[in-house]
Amino acid sequence: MSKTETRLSGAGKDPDFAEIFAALGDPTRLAIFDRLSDGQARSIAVLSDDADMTRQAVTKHLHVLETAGLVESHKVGRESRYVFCPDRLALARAWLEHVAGRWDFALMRLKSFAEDDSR
Amino acid sequence: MSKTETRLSGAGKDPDFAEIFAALGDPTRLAIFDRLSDGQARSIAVLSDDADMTRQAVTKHLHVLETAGLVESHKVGRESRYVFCPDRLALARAWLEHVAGRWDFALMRLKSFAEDDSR
DNA sequence: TGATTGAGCAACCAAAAAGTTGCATTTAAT
DNA sequence: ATTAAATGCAACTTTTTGGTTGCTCAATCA
Repeated sequence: MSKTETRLSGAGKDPDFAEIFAALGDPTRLAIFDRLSDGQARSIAVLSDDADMTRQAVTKHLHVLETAGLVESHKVGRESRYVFCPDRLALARAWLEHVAGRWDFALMRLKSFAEDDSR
Repeated sequence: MSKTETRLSGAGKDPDFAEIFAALGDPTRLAIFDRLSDGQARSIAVLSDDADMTRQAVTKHLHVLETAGLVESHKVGRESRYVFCPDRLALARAWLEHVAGRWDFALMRLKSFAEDDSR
């Protein structure tokens, strides 16, 4: 396989789509993920500012996002910064595209069948 | 607004993306949804055949998918058939594209800044 | 008619998730 | 040296979730 590991087999576990969607399936996490999508790294304290819950709760959400591979963290000084991570997101997108594509194909076949029928 | 209600405001609640992703965030539901993406309507009994759980459990999963707007059900005879529903899926896709697009934009800006810097 | 099949409903159960509090630890600022 | 800020960790509580069993009801089929 090429050096740029398109398939995530190199990441250890096979792409667990359900885990990715589950990580996005919470309003708080979705908001955090959306906020991080501008590429800026942010500390837990900053990310906890506008959330109406404890810093520890936000920390847990960040852990969920991180184990799902949607964000990454690195410590700088005394604070740990979280950054957007696009790889798994691309996987999720690909899966949705695949499903939507299958639906479109089915619809197309149905349509051509109907035309066939009316001929 | 046009007759073909592109925005889901007509569906009552505003598009709850977290709910959509949460519905997809379970392997069983993901498998069911994937299976239904061929456009074929299937009864609960049929969908329960290859699942290693009770029919009632599958029913619950179908309810979750339905309240998220990912599938629709209609009764025919004594059985209720579930069909794929592409609208919310399109919403989810759009959201992911939006986030990915923002990331790409940020990356691009960062790159041009770096080029600027080395000049 | 009588048996069977597909499904709905309610109660119940165990495990996971979401969130909290309290305390310890490390890093930075004064 | 002290203090304050940012976080990590563990225990605990409350909801939610995923799943089960038992019973009932409606629609077929023999």
